[in-house]
Amino acid sequence: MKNKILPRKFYQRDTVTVAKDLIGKILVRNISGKILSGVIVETEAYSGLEDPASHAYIGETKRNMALFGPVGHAYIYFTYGNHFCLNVVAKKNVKAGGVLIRAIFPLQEIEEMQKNRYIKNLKTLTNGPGKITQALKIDKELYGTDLTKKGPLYICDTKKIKESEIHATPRIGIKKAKDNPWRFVVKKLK
DNA sequence: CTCTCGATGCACT
DNA sequence: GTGCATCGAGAGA
Repeated sequence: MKNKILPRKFYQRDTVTVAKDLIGKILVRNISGKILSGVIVETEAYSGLEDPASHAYIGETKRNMALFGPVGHAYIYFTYGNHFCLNVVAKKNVKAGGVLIRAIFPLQEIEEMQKNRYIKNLKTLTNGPGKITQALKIDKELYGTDLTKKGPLYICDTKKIKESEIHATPRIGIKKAKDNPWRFVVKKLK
């Protein structure tokens, strides 16, 4: 293993900053020894109690309690009847906050991901939050997983991505606070 | 490529 | 009962 796992400190910063810095990092899923991985190419920041679009906005509930817990852990939720979404808890000086991982670019075990998704089209394999969780077999079993330890799910560091490569846009698929440019994507990666 | 729309099940009120 | 941090298929351009 060349790449280092991102330390807890990485997540102990402003949620929006962490969202931007997570672009280009490697998301790793270990399924009983089989390593599925991909580069994170799209994230969104949901900064806790001040953000009306955040799940944490309404206060702590059974569903979102991970967002109020220690940073560097996974917050996974179920939505629209079919889909899980993966977040990383990240915050500083606020009670709750997290980064939604929206898209990755597959690196290892691509065939396994295709099998999990029952499709072959590479373009649509992992380019959405619900698709990532399906391709990597992420579900509520992994709720609260510590992503700073080598386990079933973690995130590795890589070389830095240039600021100019990252594009900030408004977030997608939400009804409130649509205008905050807290979605980050890599301009192109191919 | 774009847009629209139904499926789907769980948490919350 | 309501609403959702979505996806995929299908129609049109």
